[in-house]
Amino acid sequence: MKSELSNPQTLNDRMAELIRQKIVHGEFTPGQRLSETALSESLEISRNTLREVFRLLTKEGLLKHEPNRGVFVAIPSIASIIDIYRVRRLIECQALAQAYPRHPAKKHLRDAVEMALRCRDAGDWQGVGTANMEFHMAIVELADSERLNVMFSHLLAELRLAFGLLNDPEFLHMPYVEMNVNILELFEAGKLQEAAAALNEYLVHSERIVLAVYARRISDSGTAK
Amino acid sequence: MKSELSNPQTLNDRMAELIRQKIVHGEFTPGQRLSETALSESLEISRNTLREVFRLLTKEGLLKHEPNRGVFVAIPSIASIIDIYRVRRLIECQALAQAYPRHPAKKHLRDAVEMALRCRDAGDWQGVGTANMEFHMAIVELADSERLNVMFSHLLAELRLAFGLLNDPEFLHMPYVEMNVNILELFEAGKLQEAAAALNEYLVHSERIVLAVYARRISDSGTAK
DNA sequence: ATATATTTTTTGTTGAACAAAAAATATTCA
DNA sequence: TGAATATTTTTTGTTCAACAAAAAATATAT
Repeated sequence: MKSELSNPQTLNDRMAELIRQKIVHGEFTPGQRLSETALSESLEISRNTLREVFRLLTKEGLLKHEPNRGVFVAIPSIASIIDIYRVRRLIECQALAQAYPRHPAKKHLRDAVEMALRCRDAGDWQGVGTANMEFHMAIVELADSERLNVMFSHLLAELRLAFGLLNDPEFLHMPYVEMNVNILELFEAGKLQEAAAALNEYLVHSERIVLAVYARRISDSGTAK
Repeated sequence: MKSELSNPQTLNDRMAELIRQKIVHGEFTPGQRLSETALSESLEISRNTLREVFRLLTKEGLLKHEPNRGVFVAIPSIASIIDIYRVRRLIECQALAQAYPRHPAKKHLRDAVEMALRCRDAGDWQGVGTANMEFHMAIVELADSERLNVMFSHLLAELRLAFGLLNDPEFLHMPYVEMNVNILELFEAGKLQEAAAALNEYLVHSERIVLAVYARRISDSGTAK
C-alpha cells in the first residue's frame, strides 16, 4: 500500500488525495454534490485543475459524474455492495489459496492483525476498521500483481464509503479480529485451502451484515434514491 | 460489452474513444509522445479538454503520464505482460470455474467462437484476434460483476498494445481457436474444473509465446527503454 | 570534446469568457 | 388553487490567452 505518498508531487495528485481524505473522513458525504466553482475556491485551485482531479477520482469510483449535472460523491447502492463483495470473494480467496507461503506480504498480514488487536484493546474502533482493511489489502498483495493491488485499493475505498454510513453497533461489533486471526493461523500453518474457505465464510458473513444494516438504514432515512 | 456507445455523449467521451481507436489501430504507437498543443489542434479541441481526456486514459492504462514531461502511449513492458497474465489467470479461471452453467454470457462465448472460426476460414487474422478478445471478455462476464468487467476490459486493451507490436507469424499461428472451442465444449458439458484447467493451460501457453516473441523483438529493435 | 550557460519549447496552472443544459423562479390559464 | 408554461438564474462544458516553472535543445566557453 505505497500508492500515493504524502510528497509534494503534482498539484493534481495532492488535491486528489485531499479530496479522498475529505470523503473518507466524512467531510464530504455520499450523494453530496461537489460544485466546481465552490470547491475550486475553497481549495484555492482553478476550476480547470479541479475538473482534472474530478476525472481521476471518478475513474477510481469515489465520485460519480453526471454530464451536465455535476459530480457527486458516489452513493454505494445495494447493487454495488453486492458487486464489490463478489469481486472480493473471487480475488481474495484465490490470492490466498495460491499464495507462496513465504511471501513478503505475510509480514503485512501479521502487522495488520497485531494492530487490530491493539486498537481493539484500546477501544479504537476506527483503528480496528483501518487495520482490517490493511489485512485484506495484504491478502491481495499475496497475488503479486501491481494491477490487482491498485484495483483492489480502489474497491476498498469505495466500500469504505458504505461503511461510513454504518456506525451501527451491530456492525461495529462484528468479530473481525478473531476471524482474521484464524485466517492468518491457517495460512501460517500452510493450510491454504482451509484459510481460503475461512476467508470466504468471513466475506459472506460480512456482506450479509453490511447489507442488512444498510437496507435498514435506508428504509429509516426516508428518501434514498 | 456495452460500455461506451458511439453516441453523441459528451465531448470528453468522444475524444477518449477516438484516441483509444488511434492507439488500437496503430496510428499512435507505444512510447510515442502525445503533445498537448499538437494533438489538441489536430483534434480541434482545447488543450484543457484534452488534458481531461488524458487523465481518463491514463487511469485506463493506455497512456502514461510523466509529470512535467508529457503523456506517452504506454509501452507494455515484460513486467507488465507478466502482471497482466497473472491477473488474467486468477480472474478468468475462477470466473469459469464458478460460473452458473446457464448464464446469459454463454451465448457470447458461442458467438465469439463462431466468429473466430469464420474469420479464420476467411483468413482474417485481425478478426480472429478480436474474436479471441471477445471470448475471454465473455468468460469474465460469467462472474457477473460490473466492476470486474470494466477492469478486465482495460486489461485487455492494455494487452492489445503489446499484441500490436507482434505481427510475428509464430504469434499469429497460435492455436487460439481450437483451444477456445475445447474450453467451450468442456464448459457446455458442465465440466467446469476441466474447462478452467484448460483455460489456465491456454493462458500459460499464450503468455510464454508472447513473452518469447516480445523479448526477441525488443533485442532486435536496438534501444528499447 | 565536455561542461556550462542560454534560449526555446512544453507542461502546469490560472482567470475570464460564453454557449448550452439544468434548476429555480415567476407567470399564465384552466 | 394548481398544474402547465415561460422566464430567469445558476452550473457545467468548452475555449482562449496568459505566464511561471520545468525540461529539452542549443549555443558558448574552457
